[in-house]
Amino acid sequence: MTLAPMVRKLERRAALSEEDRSALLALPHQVRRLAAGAHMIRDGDKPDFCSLLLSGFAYRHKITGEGGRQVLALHVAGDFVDLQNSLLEVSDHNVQALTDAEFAFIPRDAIKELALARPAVGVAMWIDTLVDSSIFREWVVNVGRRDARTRVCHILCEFSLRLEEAGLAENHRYELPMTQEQLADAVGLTSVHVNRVLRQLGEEGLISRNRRTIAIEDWPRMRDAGDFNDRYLHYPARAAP
Amino acid sequence: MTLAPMVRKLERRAALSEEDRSALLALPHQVRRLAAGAHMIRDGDKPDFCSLLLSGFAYRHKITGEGGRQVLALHVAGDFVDLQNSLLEVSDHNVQALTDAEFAFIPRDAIKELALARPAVGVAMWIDTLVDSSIFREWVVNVGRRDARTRVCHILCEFSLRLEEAGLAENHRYELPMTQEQLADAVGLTSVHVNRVLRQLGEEGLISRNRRTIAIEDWPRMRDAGDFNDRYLHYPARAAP
DNA sequence: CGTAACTTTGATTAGTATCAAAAATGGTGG
DNA sequence: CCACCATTTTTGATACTAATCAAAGTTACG
Repeated sequence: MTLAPMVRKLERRAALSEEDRSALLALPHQVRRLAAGAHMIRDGDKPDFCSLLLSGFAYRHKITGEGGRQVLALHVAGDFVDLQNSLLEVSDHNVQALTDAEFAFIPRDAIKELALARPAVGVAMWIDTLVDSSIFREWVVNVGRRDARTRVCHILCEFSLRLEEAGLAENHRYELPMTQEQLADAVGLTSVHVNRVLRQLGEEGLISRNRRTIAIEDWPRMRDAGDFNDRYLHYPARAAP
Repeated sequence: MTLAPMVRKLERRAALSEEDRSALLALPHQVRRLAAGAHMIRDGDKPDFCSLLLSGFAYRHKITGEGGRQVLALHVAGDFVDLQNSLLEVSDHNVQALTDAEFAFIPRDAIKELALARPAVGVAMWIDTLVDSSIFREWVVNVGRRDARTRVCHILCEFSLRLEEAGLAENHRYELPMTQEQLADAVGLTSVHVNRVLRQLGEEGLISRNRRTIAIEDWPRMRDAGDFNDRYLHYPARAAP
């Protein structure tokens, strides 16, 4: 269990020298396992570390004054889960383990110093933040301006591509370790309504489900139904065949 | 009309040396005026510059396949409006002038080179991106999990603080150069419903309106009504009195 | 096995959208 | 400076999507 997948991920979008790579790999860190449901950071905390997901799933969320929960992001192995904690004093949301998971805890000063000492690394992490931002923007659109069915399709499409990217999906089939209630909190609906939408998508042959695995049976129709365009994920252009 | 306000803004949250400051001020750029409503960048463009708002207002938005519009951010003088264009190839949303406005267009390579040459400047811009991200997260919560009235109160509270920060508001009174339709597109409602909410907030004595100026008449009640906590804006701690 | 968590279904309600039109406002050119 | 036109704001009536409430199945797990 090393930091290597994270380095590989940064490199997909940014140029790093051999020294940059080693410096990243040499980042001091402590590995800790968290059980599903464990909190890593709470809104308002002042963490002195930032964390990287090594295995399993994690999610970020906020709780409103009324007690409603809004899921903000889903993270998979290799993702920096709260890079912002390295540069912003106090956390503005919660991070929780979705499944049993392993995290690398990196001292915030180490990140900051590395960014200053090796600007290319700083830029790479900045790019990571920019892509994160782009995804948040798309989520604003998703919950703000799409109807229930479109929202659910959209998020399932996003998960399909992101999990495939992480080697956790193939042919638009993946295991999604979220309850329907958590999914509902990610798309701003109730779990009851999400359940109905999922059933209907199944009846229409767009998806099939078994336990927690989702298979998108008809990608083109699903993409259309979800008003999905992967531009916002900012994947580097694939080599032409 | 210079880049100075931007430098001042970056410095509020990040440490810059005298050389960093001068390097930022020396950034090559071209000033251009855009009339209200003019597009600066369109979703899918591959801009070779990134831009900084020098005067006036601008906003970012996306259009869904159904034709709905979701406003993603409001920007005021001193804001980098699309810093992500300096590091991400293709734009994932639109940027439009809300009022007549002046922008500084900075070549994307100049930004990238500066970040690499002066890591402290890179980190400062990265922090700017992180705060941006935090605001997007709050907007996800706002449109995803708050009812109409709370949403509108929340965004009016946010604007109050941000405009005050920019010297454009005082005592929670400010001019907001948005139509109710644009406001509706920022909170994921229809303009009709926003209008009704605004009227009711007026009747309850929470706000008063005159033309496009908004005055929050009762900040504590408004803050509660909007479930508003300014933590997500990540303002540096104010000096204790 | 037994129990808690999760999923599914049904019935009803609430909140917001939609449709339509009138009133107010802001610019513009004569 | 006024008359006119386009835009924006406001109000009313109705429709519909998704929420809520309730309860029965189902699955996972200790």
